[in-house]
Amino acid sequence: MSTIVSITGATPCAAVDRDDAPVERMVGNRLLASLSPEDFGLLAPHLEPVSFAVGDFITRAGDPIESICFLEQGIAGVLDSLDDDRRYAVGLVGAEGFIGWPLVMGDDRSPYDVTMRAERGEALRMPAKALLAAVDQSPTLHLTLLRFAHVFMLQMGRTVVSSLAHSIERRMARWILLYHDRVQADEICMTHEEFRLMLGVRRSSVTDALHRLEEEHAIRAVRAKVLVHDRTKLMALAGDTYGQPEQDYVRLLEMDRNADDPSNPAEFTKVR
Amino acid sequence: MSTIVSITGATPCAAVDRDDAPVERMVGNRLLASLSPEDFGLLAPHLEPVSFAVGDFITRAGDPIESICFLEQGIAGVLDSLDDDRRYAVGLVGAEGFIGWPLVMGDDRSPYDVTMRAERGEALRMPAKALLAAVDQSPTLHLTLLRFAHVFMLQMGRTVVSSLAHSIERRMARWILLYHDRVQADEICMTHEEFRLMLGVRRSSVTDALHRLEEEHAIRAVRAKVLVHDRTKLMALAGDTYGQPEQDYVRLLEMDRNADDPSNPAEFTKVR
DNA sequence: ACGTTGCTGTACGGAACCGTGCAAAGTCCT
DNA sequence: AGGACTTTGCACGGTTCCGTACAGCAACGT
Repeated sequence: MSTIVSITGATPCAAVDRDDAPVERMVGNRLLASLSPEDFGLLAPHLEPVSFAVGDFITRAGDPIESICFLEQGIAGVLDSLDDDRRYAVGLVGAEGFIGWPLVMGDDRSPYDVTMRAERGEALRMPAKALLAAVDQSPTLHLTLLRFAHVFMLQMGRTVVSSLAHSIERRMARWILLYHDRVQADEICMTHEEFRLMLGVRRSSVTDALHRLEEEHAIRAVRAKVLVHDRTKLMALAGDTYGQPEQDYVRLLEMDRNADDPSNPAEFTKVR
Repeated sequence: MSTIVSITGATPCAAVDRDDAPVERMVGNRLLASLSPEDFGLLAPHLEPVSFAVGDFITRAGDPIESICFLEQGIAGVLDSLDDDRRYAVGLVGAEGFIGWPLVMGDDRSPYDVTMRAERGEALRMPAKALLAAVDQSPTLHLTLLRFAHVFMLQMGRTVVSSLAHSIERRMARWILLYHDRVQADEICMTHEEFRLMLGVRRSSVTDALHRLEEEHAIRAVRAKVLVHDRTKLMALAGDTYGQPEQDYVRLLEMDRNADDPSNPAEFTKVR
């Protein structure tokens, strides 16, 4: 089907060789990988590899969006901040999406802080203007990007419900799953203090909740890390606020891709 | 500027006379009213007035979206439901938007239950297919609809933060303001039981919170109703989770409209 | 007038979670 | 090895909010 885009979730390569004729390209970002050769061709000339360290800001709330980022490796936290210094996570984005979706929805400013939350953050960045020109040219490209924005919106909706209805332990299980979906390893690098932000609770509540998840043998908590041990158990503990958006992602963005490629077991299809 | 669309928030008229030449039209929906004559012309032939009673479902979670609704009068609650019977509000939509935005974001199913929450619900409905054809033809129309979806997303983001960081009293003040923005009167028809759903708390917590708001003379609570008394005080009580999305709505959707029309004081410009 | 139904006020003990403070343990630097 | 720093474990009382239950009150039909 797509000969110039090969999906290699395991060993993505951030570098895009621009001067070449369209040969085999390695793209870790699943949104880019799902594009047709034509749509990918519209973006490719403008994509430029960048790296981020933990805590680096990818965008800042209120700033004009000057570029967008397709993550190749790593995971970004999307944070809304109150007038005081407190910030709360409204979602997570990894290689399944991109940063800067307000642009394709008619806004030119970023409503949220977006920060890198993994050790090695690799991304393909392109200027906002080039993106706008590209989506102007290709409705199918626009649609693909919109579909990601929509799924992210669904994730936010479940975050609302989760925070209204569920205990800290349950919500924690959900965030661990969201995180786990977006990293290659079973190792989640995050301190209790960082979890605190996502859940909007105090630090020691995180400690307690992690202990309870550990008692259930769902995870193993070590210093500054959580090791995912039993995904199935985590999903049972997370309950009904995990799963739906992930299924929708697969439904919307991978419906017309050849599903018989055994080299990419499509992370999100783990669900259910 | 736009002669065939007059903005008459006070006395909107649901009926659209299709057989006419483009004469003066009365449209209560602010999204429709903000469209250029050309874009409005693309939709007008398909718009059909419909009425809803309190509790009527406009869409149901999981169902395919067969039509979209531009509310003219009334207010709709957007509810996400858990596997059990409990449902929680993730947002409110009134005459400032439309129901069925997943359609313009590449989805064909409704993720949420949307139900009428006001006595008289009037809307202009059009078939999904006609809408898709129209946005295909007009990128500016598509953009306007996307901008509403984006602002709704911002509202959801603040709902997350609000439910993580704020007390019931504060969150209640926020919902009352959101509701008040979208109805013409200072009278909000809602029982404590209905508030309960939006906040995800038990019914008697609603009673208590309303009493506290009443003590502050921000509102007056009577049977099955809340009378908004002091909007400024409500905004102070709601804190920093109210205001930003409303400002963004004005910024994004009314930036290029003539702001000097004194007949329509643009509800959302009350903010700040 | 009367019962029925739906909405609101209030009370009770209990659970979840908070803010705080502090000690133990791990990590890193020199 | 020793000191500085970060991360984690834990305990305290206090607050918010929960589930539940019940009684008063308004609206409505007959």
